[in-house]
Amino acid sequence: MAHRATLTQVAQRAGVSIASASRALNGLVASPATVDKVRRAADDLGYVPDASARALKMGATGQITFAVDDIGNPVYVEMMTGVQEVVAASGFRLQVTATGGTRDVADVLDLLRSMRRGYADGLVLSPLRVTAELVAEIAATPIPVVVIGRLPDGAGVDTVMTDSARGVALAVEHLHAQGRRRIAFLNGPGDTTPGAARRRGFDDAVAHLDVVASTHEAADFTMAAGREAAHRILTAAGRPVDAIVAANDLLAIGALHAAHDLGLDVPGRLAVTGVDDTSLAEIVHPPLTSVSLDSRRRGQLAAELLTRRIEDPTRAPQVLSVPPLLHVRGSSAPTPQAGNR
Amino acid sequence: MAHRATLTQVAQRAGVSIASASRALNGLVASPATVDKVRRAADDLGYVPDASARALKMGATGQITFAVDDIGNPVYVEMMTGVQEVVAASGFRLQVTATGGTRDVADVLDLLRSMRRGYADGLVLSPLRVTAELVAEIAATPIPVVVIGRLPDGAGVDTVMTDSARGVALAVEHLHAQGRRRIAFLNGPGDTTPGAARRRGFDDAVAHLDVVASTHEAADFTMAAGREAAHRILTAAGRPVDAIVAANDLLAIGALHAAHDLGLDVPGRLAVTGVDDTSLAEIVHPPLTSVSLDSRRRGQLAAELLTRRIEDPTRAPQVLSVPPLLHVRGSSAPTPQAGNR
DNA sequence: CTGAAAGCGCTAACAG
DNA sequence: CTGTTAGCGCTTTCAG
Repeated sequence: MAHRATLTQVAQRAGVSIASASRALNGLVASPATVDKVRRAADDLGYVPDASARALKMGATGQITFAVDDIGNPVYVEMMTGVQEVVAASGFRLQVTATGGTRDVADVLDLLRSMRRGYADGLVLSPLRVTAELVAEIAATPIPVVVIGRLPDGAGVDTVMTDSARGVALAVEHLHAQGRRRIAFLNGPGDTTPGAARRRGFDDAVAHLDVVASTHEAADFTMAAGREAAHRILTAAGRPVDAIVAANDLLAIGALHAAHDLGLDVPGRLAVTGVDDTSLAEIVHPPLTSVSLDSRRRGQLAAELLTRRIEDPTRAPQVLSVPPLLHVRGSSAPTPQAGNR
Repeated sequence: MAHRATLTQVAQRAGVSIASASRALNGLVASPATVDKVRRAADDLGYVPDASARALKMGATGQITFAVDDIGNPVYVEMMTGVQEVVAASGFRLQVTATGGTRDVADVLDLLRSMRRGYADGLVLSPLRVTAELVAEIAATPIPVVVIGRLPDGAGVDTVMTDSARGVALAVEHLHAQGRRRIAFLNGPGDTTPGAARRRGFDDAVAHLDVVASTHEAADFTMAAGREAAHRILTAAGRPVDAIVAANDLLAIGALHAAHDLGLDVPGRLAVTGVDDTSLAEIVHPPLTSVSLDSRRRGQLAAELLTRRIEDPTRAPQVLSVPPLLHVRGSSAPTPQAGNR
């Protein structure tokens, strides 16, 4: 810990007015001699401009906030990477806030309200649940907000979405092509935005396919919840399923564990697919087939929308979309030695 | 996006002076009637105090920064959880900054310099590499800094450490007790603080044990680097190793993959252990034996040191330590069917 | 090119 | 209990 020098002290030491010192340091009009004196004084004193004072004066903080629900999910880490790349290039600092207490929607609302205090010049938000209250709160936020996810039509907010319904459909069609005919959908909470979209994708996909389909909900989008729900799916009475389509990688990995617990060979007896294509897909065994929603790209796009809107607050809100892409890996191989075990 | 009301406007609407408005809102002396009027006016206007103005006036931001090198590593996510718990309870907001560009030390130095601008009231830092420059920069930082890691003696900085050398020794002793006698140490970069400490732990442990030991360095503390280095270890000429002690979980999982690539049964032919006991340890198969360094606890302790120092900047610097704890899982089971395959 | 002065929004003496 | 006033550190007119 050390002390902080103020511009006044720098000016004094340089023997110029505080205004000249400011100009010299900011590269505005100033004679070379002044610039030199001031620079030297600033160096000597270890002067660094105060962020609060500057923010107060300028009405801008130079910071951008990225708010995530569950920082333990690699999806958000990837998004953050994308956001950071763009944001840093535009000269902003990125700060990350985890909203993910247990209070969920309430936490996000609190965050939005606190953003009104002017901590940052812009906000990237990826909410799990979208309520009317949330949309209203976004509208009432005095700084630009970009949402990664899906908002009601006409919300008038810059948005980056992805067609996760189509993504789930890709997984289903792939499994069908591999000969799977008894497919279970392992969803997270259906009242979340991704939960609803993915369910829709599953329903649509199985509607015009000759498969026996069922849908199940885990308590949340975590591995533990997925494992538990998958246990129920795999031990249910009747003919066993030969594929589980999970709504995200964490749930899928839970399913992989449940299969292992029950001695079911994957992919021999059961195929499993995830969504998000996180780094976890490659660390499990067998490697997980997963639908990439390109989180990093979504982060980049969101940050671009945000910086553009900060520059020009009047531009029309824009909605961008990133297409899903299926990555086939070992967990859904075409039943190599069918009926094994 | 909406507009922001100022205290002056609230005071005007309530028909009182700006000072009274401030007092009423902050719960200082004010007549009930005034409080009521001001509250109502503030609500009507959607008034929220401006963070920059308040920070400038008070000389404090109410924010705490947690700086991490690699936000993709679950260790830091857990630390963050711990920090957040304590920091929120003390009424601070937490902001996370990822320093982990490719420039490493330089990034951390930049961050420290930028902290001088007064973005936050305190900083929790977990640096991978500690240089004299870093220590100097910490000393020059005008806000309290707490380091999670290890600093040179007498650095005079609040620190939370863990005995990771002892942690590695625990792993080695465990493997020895299981009958493993040819043990390879899979380290990350040896010039990092954890790298150096863990290596020391390994060397000390094997010194008084009847084992054949070897040490290897991966390019960094990632799974990919671990896999690559483990490949080399496992395909080297001479008698094969029967255990790999990895310096963290990511490296250990890389080793697990390498073993799988080579068709080596774990734990039958090869035992593998990690360090950090992250959530990944339980998602891989076989589950990974790992030494817990209780990242969350370290985060909590660091945050406690920090809030205490913010309250009382004069207190003597303190060094806290969290003991390592071995979690035995499937990856190091006692050679169940020795000499299989 | 430079200095004096105003003021961003807020809190905290200080008088009344 | 309340209003007036002085700044926190900085940028930016506005005159010189």
